[in-house]
Amino acid sequence: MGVFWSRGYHGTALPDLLRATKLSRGSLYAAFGDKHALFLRALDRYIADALARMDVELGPRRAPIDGLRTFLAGYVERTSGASGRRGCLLVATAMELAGHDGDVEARVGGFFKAMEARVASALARAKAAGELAAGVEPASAARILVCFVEGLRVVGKTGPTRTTSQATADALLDRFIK
Amino acid sequence: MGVFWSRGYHGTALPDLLRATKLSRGSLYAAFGDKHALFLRALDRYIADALARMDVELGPRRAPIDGLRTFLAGYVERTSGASGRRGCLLVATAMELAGHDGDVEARVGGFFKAMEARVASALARAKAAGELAAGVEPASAARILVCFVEGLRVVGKTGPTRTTSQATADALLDRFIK
DNA sequence: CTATATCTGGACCGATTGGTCTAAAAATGA
DNA sequence: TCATTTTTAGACCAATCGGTCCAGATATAG
Repeated sequence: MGVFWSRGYHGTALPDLLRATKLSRGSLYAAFGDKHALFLRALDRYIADALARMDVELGPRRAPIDGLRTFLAGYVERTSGASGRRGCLLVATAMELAGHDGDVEARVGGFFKAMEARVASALARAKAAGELAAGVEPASAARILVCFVEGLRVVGKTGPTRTTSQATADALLDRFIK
Repeated sequence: MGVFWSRGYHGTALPDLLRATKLSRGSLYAAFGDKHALFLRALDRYIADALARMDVELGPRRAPIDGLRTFLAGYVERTSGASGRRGCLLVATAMELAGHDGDVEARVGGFFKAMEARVASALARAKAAGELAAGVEPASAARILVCFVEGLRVVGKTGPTRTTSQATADALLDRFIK
């Protein structure tokens, strides 16, 4: 997964995958069948990990605003410095393949929808608790936050500092809460 | 430019470039020297176009809020439907190459800085005119908007409708103005 | 220890990559 | 019209791509 992560699909050659998996050429093809299939597996795992993390951060056991704070803080962390320069498998894949590869497009689109749903539900809980500023609609605020964090991943490729990104994320969230 | 645009750097092969430029192999190498150099030229033009457009949209001759509205509307247009699926040369390049290619990284980083500066200056003018909501800091609001529009380009790869994106952008801007 | 099943490195394949070079065509100028 | 320069198409190159295949090493079983 890590190889695709930092080099992209086209940028990752078979020797890279062999080195990363410590598998022989034959075993790799026996196990996964295909570079494309292997990539899809990696992408699926990446998506599952991300959604699982969001389920913890934004789940019903946590106070919604707190959850959103740590959710954003996680993105800030992952988009700063070296981690930021490493990038994001999902965003890179979206830009590189989503337009030409149906399998990929479905997964990427599904991920954004799932992410938006989780954020929206946290915002809805916050609204129900009266913690949202006047006029904030959970559905559209969720779309805003999704765009924002994915944009963070993009600009994170040319390393802004962690404190700057954190301040930016805080400023955005402050626009939504009381 | 268009070829790199929709296929990325690694995804674009020499024959694609020959077809697109209507040049022979020899002439292309005589004129540009290198695939990498040609790509940098395309990227520079793309950046220059984008900044020129922003200079018009956000320039001092226009009312700042109006300018921001059309600026956002332009991004909404470009990230919806077929144009959205085509993607953005800059974002795709950032994800694909910024981590490994110093020339690219400098250009991409410079673009984000320049864009942020233009948005921030429009916001500052709006603030001076008393059109911003209380507590909105032009500098951090500009960073938010940059992340947002670049995020739009990412999620735009898996086509949300134009009206949805437009509503989302409006909702965000409404958080900043009085 | 032998027989069998599994796995492994790496030779090998045709296709394609980015890049060079040349012979002929086209354009130019006198 | 002829000589010179420029441009062209495409043959050609080594390297690398994703993918197949097999001989030998290794592990397992009896």
